[in-house]
Amino acid sequence: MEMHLQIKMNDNLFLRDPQETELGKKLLYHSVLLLHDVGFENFYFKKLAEAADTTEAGVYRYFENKHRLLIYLVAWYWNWLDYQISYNTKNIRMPESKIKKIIRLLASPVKDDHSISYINESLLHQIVVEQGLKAYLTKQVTENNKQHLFKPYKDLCARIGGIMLECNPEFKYPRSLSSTLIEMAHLQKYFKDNLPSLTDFANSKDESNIVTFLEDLVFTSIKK
Amino acid sequence: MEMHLQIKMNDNLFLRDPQETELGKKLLYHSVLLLHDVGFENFYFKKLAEAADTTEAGVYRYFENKHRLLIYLVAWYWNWLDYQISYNTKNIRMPESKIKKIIRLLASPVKDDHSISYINESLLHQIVVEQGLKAYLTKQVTENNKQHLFKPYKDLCARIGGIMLECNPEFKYPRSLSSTLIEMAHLQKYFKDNLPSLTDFANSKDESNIVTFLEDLVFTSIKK
DNA sequence: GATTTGTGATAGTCTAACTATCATATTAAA
DNA sequence: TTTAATATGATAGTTAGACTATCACAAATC
Repeated sequence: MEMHLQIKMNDNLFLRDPQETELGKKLLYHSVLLLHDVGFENFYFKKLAEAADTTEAGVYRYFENKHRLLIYLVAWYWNWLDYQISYNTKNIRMPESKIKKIIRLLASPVKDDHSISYINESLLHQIVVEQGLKAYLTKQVTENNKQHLFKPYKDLCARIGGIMLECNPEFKYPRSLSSTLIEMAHLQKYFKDNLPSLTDFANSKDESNIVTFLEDLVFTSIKK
Repeated sequence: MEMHLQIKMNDNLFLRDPQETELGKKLLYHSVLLLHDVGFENFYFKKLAEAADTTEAGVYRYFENKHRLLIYLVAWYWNWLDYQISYNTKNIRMPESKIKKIIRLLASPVKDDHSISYINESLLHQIVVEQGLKAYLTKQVTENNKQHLFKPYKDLCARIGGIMLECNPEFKYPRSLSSTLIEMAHLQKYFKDNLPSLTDFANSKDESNIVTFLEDLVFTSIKK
């Protein structure tokens, strides 16, 4: 019996469920490639249609507009990462070790998970680093939030916050420190690659320094 | 003798210097109002032209496009804040107290500085909180950076990093902690107002909790 | 066999982004 | 005082991305 791992997505994110059809999966696949390649501002449904060998109207049957598609991909990523975290920390007892593992998952380059063929997780990770914030930083954020489009991010934040409280039940800022950790894992990586003087990692090759920085930041705060 | 305080801006940010002419100042003034009102995505040069009572072509004589204008305003804000910081910390000896002052300036609502009539600093602060990151998170970031468009941000980051080193010369991450502080002062405020479950400040009225959170974050890290 | 569903193909509207040109008023230089 | 440069207004026009509408057809489903 073949297993089909599929991430359950909020209905409001699409007009027609892209995970249900061949064309839909092809659209997701090429969305990731194209977004990664040209960036959100230069990403057009016409280009996507060409890449996926369909028509513009074909794309509009799945997604209302390109911003919704971005939110979809970002939400998909957070769902996927949440699963990766729960899978990779299942057998870890100490909450401190769990957090270390999470920091690594957040800040390190993603190893592709070939169980889902229509999403390149490694490229999607880079998309989230580079443009993920554009999913939230808009005037429609409240409206979108009411439709629960950001639930995967909030769930992840709550989960990590819960583990922080396991480390220290007295800690007063589990949610804020979690969102700080998540955003900074991405921003420090982005700065390191693009605006290195905003970091202390200008000359380092990999992300290990970012991991150390984040570990220091998180553990000194929790244990104060 | 009348004093004209003017912030020196990088030439690459504009086609014609808006601080030099009446129309230019009017454009800056209405850019801030309009951007704050409708957000970057719904901000068009045609709307701006109407607001400033000129034509679309008139706007294009000053700014290459709306993204450059956003970068201009964000850069202007960092320059202005840098001046505010240097002014407000001039008579403070202890580096710890300086940092506390800086955190307050970063995270608190801005009091309008009426010395410059064509920029509403309070609204501009909100624009930077809500859309400032869009100035950097683009595919042209490297190109823009080569033109030194982000220098004010980098200078501010270096200045705060320097004060952190005064607190503890052994501290290893002055730049990264500075950019973390700056970005988080803004993001925690944005989350508090728009996605409160990403913070621990859902029910607080003002920014005092954010200030306390940031102080804890920064000082426990520096002094470890 | 009838109906629903997914797709292709084509056509067309609307409007933001951007360029070009000419006239004119003001200011600065010669 | 004439000449030249500068800033603005007014108008017109191109391009292309965002989005809608319609019809035909194949496959799956009832």
